[in-house]
Amino acid sequence: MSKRPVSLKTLAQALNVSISTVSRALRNHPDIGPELTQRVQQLAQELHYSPNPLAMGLLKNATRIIGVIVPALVTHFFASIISGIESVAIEHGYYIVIRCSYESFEKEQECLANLLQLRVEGIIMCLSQETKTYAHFDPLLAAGTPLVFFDRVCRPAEVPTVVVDNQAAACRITRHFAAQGRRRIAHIAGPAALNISRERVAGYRQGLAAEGLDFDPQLLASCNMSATSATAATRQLLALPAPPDAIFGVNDTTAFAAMKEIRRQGLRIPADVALVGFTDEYHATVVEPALTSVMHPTFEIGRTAALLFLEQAKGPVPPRQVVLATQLVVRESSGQKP
Amino acid sequence: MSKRPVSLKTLAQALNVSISTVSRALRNHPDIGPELTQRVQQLAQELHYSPNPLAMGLLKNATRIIGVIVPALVTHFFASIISGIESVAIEHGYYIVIRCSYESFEKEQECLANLLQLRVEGIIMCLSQETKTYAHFDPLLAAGTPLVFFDRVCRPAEVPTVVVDNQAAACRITRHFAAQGRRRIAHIAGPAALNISRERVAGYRQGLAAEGLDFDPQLLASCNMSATSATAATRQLLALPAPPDAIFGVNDTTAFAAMKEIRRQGLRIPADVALVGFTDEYHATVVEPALTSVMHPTFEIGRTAALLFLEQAKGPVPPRQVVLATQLVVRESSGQKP
DNA sequence: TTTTTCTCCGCAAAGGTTTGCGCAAAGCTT
DNA sequence: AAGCTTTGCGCAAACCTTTGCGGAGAAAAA
Repeated sequence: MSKRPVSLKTLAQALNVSISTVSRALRNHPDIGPELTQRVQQLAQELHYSPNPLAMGLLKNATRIIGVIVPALVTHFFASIISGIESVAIEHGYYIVIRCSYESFEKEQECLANLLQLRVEGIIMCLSQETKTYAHFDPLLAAGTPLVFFDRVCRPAEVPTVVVDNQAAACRITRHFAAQGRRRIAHIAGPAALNISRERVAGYRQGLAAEGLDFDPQLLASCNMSATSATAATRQLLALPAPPDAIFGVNDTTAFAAMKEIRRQGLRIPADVALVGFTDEYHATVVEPALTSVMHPTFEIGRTAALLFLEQAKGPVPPRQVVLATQLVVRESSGQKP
Repeated sequence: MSKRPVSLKTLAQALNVSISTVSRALRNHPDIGPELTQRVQQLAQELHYSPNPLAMGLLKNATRIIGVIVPALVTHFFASIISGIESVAIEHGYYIVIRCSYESFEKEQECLANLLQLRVEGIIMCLSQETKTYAHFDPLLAAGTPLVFFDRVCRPAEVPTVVVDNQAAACRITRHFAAQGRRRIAHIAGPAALNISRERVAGYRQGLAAEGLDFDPQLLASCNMSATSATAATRQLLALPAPPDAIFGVNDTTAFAAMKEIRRQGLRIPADVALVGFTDEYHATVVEPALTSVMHPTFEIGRTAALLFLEQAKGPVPPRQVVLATQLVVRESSGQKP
């Protein structure tokens, strides 16, 4: 389509020397005389020569492209993580190609295959909600292709991961509720296949135990992390004979949905029901009442994942499991029980 | 680093035929006998052969990669647009590489140069806030490299663009305010270099005129679209001897900041000051009161931009200017004046 | 039987880059 | 002056793919 860009050949012909000489001159090879080196470099400047990454890729078997697969793009959480990945990638001369699995197992496999066809040097990804089997990563592992999981992970013995301290955070939330005088603390959990769901439930129960509160299965609702299913879960909780006086959602989307439903039923937050989210989407601060939430170091998660990729890309190293700390940001939605 | 993937050579050696024969067999060339064709294709299947895009790229001078530059990633608006671009790209066998200009002119140029080095087939982008000169696009135009602008645009005579009906929408907002009994309608505008800012101001003034209201320069504040500068602008407006009874922000971030500041000053929304945003970030529905805003067809903007790229990529065609319709979503924040 | 026509496949070049090796001319040593 | 080491550059292969052309063998025609 468009004209071919200037190549070594272009320069070589213009200067009446061989391609290899030009190549060497540009890399300041001692074999090339200083005068010629100078001339070559100057012409390269003038003609805005830049090495063809396709040719280099072919030669070195390295595209300098990282494939990134996220379950969703249009969320503060993933966008921010991608931003973190991008920043590290750029610093190290890598590009990132993003693909979205839309929380579908099938699409996740498609994306994976698709990116491998592109010959990405590795994959950084977050599992889809539907992903319950992990055999589709076998080929990568076998081929030694760098792979990094973040947030939702699997096969930690083989694949480096970066996650947050989900259980500790959930425990902290539960105890925070208790400290505010809440006794019937509910949790809207996510899909059980996801480590984040399981860990947060574990933290929830740990927190209950630490506060001497009994675990009531009725207070453990679950959803698929969509707003509608979270609304349904909230409705179910509020319809209980003994409804909860505190709810924490598996993420902020869930909490927002719960907030709407609670208000729709004419209940007050936090007077009647305290509420806490997870993931700290940007707008947690803007809702009324402001939402107490667990702040994820999203940008840092992205950066760390990218750094783990770089580690793997250098050579096979044992997979590291990085756990990043979260922070419970207390706002109005989890105020003292009157 | 990792082992080389299976190539035509691998297949050729395994089957003891030449590389060209394998290549032809895979593409069902009539020159190759049916029996051999069958054997080649079967082995290719078994070994999961897929053509090397680098080699193809070199040969065809086409990487099938689209470069995308956005001023920011971590917003509903841009994330959703990127999602739209990605969906079309995938459908047509393209990949997208995303770069972020962070609203900086300098970084915008870096990203551009960086993506061109990667030999992307074209660029889809949104101008940074700082971008006031447009000469850095000359090389692309000269080389015939496909280029598409969305939302914030320039050089519309030469470059295809996809924008929304900013002026009409701003006019609609202003008249909506008037219909709710507002008389002192303020606007917090964005940087004047941006078409979106100028068009929205024009719509604002058009709306005032249509309603027989005088334009008061004091009611036209401006900001750089950041929350802090929007807060300052709001403070300035509210400090006026005759403060506004309605404000519309150039986007939702601005409106959210205004909302906080208005409440901080003890004023009620919409009783004292009505408020309208622009861009309809997801959380507009979740704030209290829910924010009236102009809904952008973000996903569609992305899809359209990608389609315009495909048009250009096919061959040089005159640049089209696509204008997408927005929708004013009336919620509580712009209720009737008491 | 000889010539012609197919059928089926391989050679080689091109695209851009790096790099081991070879080779000529110049400078150096005795 | 003859042999030696440098110095400075080009050749060619490799990475992977497509494709025009040529060529060997077999089948068909004369």
